[in-house]
Amino acid sequence: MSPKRPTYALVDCNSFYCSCERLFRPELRQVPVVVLSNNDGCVIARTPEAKALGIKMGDPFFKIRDALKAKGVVAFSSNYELYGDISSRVQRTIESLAPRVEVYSIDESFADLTGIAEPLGDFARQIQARVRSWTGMPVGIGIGHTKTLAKAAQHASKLYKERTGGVVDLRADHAVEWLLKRMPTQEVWGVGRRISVRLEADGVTTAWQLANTDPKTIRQRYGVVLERTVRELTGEPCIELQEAEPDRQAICTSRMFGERVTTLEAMREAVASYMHRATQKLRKQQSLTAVFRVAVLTSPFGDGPKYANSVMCYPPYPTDDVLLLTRAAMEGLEVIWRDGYRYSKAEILLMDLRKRGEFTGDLFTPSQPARSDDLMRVLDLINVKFGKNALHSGRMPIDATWAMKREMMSRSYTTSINQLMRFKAL
DNA sequence: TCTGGGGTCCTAGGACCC
DNA sequence: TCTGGGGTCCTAGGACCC
Repeated sequence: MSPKRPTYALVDCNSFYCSCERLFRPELRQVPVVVLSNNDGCVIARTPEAKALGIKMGDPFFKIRDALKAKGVVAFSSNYELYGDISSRVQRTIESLAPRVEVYSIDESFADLTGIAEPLGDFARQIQARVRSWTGMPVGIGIGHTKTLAKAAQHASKLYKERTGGVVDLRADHAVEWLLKRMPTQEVWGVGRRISVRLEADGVTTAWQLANTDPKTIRQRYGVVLERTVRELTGEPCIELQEAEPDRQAICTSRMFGERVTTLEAMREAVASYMHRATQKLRKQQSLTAVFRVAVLTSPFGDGPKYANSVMCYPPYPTDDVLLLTRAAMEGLEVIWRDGYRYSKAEILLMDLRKRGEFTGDLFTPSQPARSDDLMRVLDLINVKFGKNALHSGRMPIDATWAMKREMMSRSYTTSINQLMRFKAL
C-alpha cells in the first residue's frame, strides 16, 4: 500500500439537532429527545433513546404528540440559529487539527487525512475528544480510502458504538469486506430507495454484492452516478474533496405557513418576506439574479380544493435589490393568484445567478444602478448589527398571522445577548 | 386543525443551427 | 425508391443528499 493513497475521514455529529438542544439542557442527557420540522410538522431528528421507542423520521407530530408525552419524550421546535452556530464551532475545531476539510452539511465534514502520521485511529480519537471538549458535541468518525467508504465506516461507528467508541478505520481490505457484507445497499451513500428496489430485482441486496458488480454494466443500467459509487466501494476514488464551498446555482426560500392563507394581502406579505430572506442569501454570495419564480400552493393533504401555480419573473437587469425584486414578485403574484383556496405554502426560487462583474451590460441592457448597491449595503449592515429582519421592505409585516409555528423553541443561547443561559446561585 | 426545507447532479427530449 | 448528421442550448423530470 502506497503511503500516498488518498485517505478520508468523515466526522459526523451524533443526532446533531438533539445534541445541540442537550448542550444547554444537561438534565436531558438521558431523556429521549426529538426535534421537529418547521411549523412543528414532523420529526426530523431523534436521540437513540427516542429511536428505541419506535419514533420514526418524518412521523407527523400531531399524530404522535400524546404518545410522546406518555413516554416522556421531550420535543423541540427547530432552532436553526442555534444549530448553525454550534455547527460552525464544530467545524472550526475540526479545522484546528486537520489541514483540509470539506463542510459537507450542517452536521458532517470530510477531512483529508492523506499523509497524516499513523496511527490514524488515534488521530481520529483526538479530533473526537477535542470537539467534545471544546464544543460539547459527540461525534462519530469513519476512515476510508474513498469518501463513500469513509461514509460506510462512519455508519459502522454508529452501529457498533459500544465496540468502537465511535471511530472506525475501514482501510484494510478484510475490514471492508466484513462490513459491506453486512450492509444493505440502501445504507450506501448515493443509493436511495428507488435504486435499491431496482438493485434488489437484479439480485443485489448487500453493499458487498454492489461493490462486486461490473461498473460498466451498472453505468448502462443505472447511469454514471451509481457507477461512481460502485468504484468508490472498491476503493477507487471518484469523488474529490471540495474544500471551497461553491456558490449556489439557485436560491430557494419556501415554507409552509403556520396557518392557511386565504387573502391576497396576506399572500403578498408572505411573498415579500420570502423575497427578503432569499435576497439576503443572494447578496451573501455576491450574486445577482436574472430570473426568478414565484409559486403558491395549497396543501397536498386533506380534501379541500387543490391549486398550485407558479410564474417566471424577469427583472429589467440582473439584480440583488430586494425592493425591485419584491415589486416584480408582486406583479407575478397577481398573475397566479386565485381566490377561494386555502394556501399552505409559497415559494421564491432565484435562478440564473451570476457573479457580480461576470455580467456585462450594454447599451440596451442596463445594469443595476449604484444607488441600489449603496442601499443594499446599508440594509445588510443594519441587519447584521440589529438582527436579520430589523430593516425590511414595507410589504413585509412585523408580526404575521401566517408565520411559522414554533411552540417548543429553545433559546438562541449562543447568538443573542437577550437569550443567554441563566444560572441562579442558591 | 396539524404531514420539512433546501439543495445537487444527470438524463432525455425538443428546438434550433449549419 | 430514396427523406442527414452532428452540435448546442434549454427545460422538465428523476434520483439523490442531509
